[in-house]
Amino acid sequence: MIRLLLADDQALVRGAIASLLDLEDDLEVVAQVGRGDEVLEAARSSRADVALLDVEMPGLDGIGAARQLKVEYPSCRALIVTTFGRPGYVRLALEAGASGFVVKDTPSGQLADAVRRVAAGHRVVDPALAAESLAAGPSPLSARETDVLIAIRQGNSSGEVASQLHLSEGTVRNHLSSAIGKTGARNASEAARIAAENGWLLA
Amino acid sequence: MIRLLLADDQALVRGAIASLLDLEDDLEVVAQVGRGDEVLEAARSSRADVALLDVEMPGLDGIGAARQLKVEYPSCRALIVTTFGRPGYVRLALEAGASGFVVKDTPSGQLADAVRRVAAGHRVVDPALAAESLAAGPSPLSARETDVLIAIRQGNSSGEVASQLHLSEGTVRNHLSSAIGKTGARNASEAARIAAENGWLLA
DNA sequence: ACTTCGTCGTGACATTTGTCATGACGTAGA
DNA sequence: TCTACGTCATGACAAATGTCACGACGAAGT
Repeated sequence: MIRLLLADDQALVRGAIASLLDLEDDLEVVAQVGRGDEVLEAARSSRADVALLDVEMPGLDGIGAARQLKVEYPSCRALIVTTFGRPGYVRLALEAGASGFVVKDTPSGQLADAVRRVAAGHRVVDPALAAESLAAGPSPLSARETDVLIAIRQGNSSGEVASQLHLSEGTVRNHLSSAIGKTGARNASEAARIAAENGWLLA
Repeated sequence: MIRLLLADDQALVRGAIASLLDLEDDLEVVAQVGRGDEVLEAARSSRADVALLDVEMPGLDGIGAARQLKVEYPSCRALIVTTFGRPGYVRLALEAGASGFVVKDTPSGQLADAVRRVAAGHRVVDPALAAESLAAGPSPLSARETDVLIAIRQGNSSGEVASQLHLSEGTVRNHLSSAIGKTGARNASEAARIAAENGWLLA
């Protein structure tokens, strides 16, 4: 019997996936949480074998939760199940020690198989997504450029970003200019959008 | 027996919700589609009683699909089931003739009840969401301001927006300035973000 | 008929944003 | 040690953006 932990901030989706997987004879959902920072404790107390983690969650994102599990409770393997197939997410997830990566676009019948393969110690990654992730390469952005783009994405002006990060306005503009060049964007907000779509803006 | 149609672009979520609702004795999922523009035909050929519609879908959004159903096949009632509780969405959905509005945050056990109430001819709207939607009021943006913000949100510069909409650059800047004032934003991209969060930018 | 509103346009102006050159500092690798 | 890179900063300049005043047209309501 494979013991499962579900982590997704949308209760309805979480419950629905639970009922889907509970149909399988060899799978058993033993814990459900709605926040990333509750994953580790729940995995321990429920002795879960596999954790299905959404990326977007309050408290801690699913990739961070996978990293925690890998370090603190490695007997529970992490399978990322997310809406967005951002190329950067796949890379980050695998670097964080996740065993698999599945997008919510995949047919529902395949999820149980993915869980079984992960439980058996294999890696499961959507082939198309893996190729895209490999082709896209790692984030070209420096740490500061990433910070600045995250702040810009909230709708802040460059002056506001400067005071938030305790930088001069000129420095922010320099980082922005560099990020615009690297992303091939035409202005700051487009650069932030492109970076987000590539999964380069994980806090 | 209540006959259900599911429309959601994420196959995994769609299948999971199907397995959740199929557990109920009086509910039966008779059709599933992944695009908004396939809803009407599927509802007709499957003689569905209730359609569960996601808002974000390719082809046609769920609110547009609800409008189609209301006009072309009114015996099938529409229940919007979406990730985002944007205030404007609730208003638009009800104006389009939808019978209910549920966010994916709600506990999975309540979905079946919502479906039954809709099937019985009642309206179902999350009370907190209904209040928020009423308090927020309708969109203050004119049609053109909305067009401009939609184009801006893609990362276009005001010049590019002008040529896309066949307007002069000055006119675009005027519409933008007006939209910035109405949204309380500090620049164009923040205005676009605020408008989107309020559900004012449905194509 | 009059007013209001949205739409579209122009021109002028201040501010913001993007680019570039330049320099300093620290870290990491060759 | 030398080099490369990221970080932070300044100053100058061009381009884009935001604001304002003004006018014209048509649709809708009084």
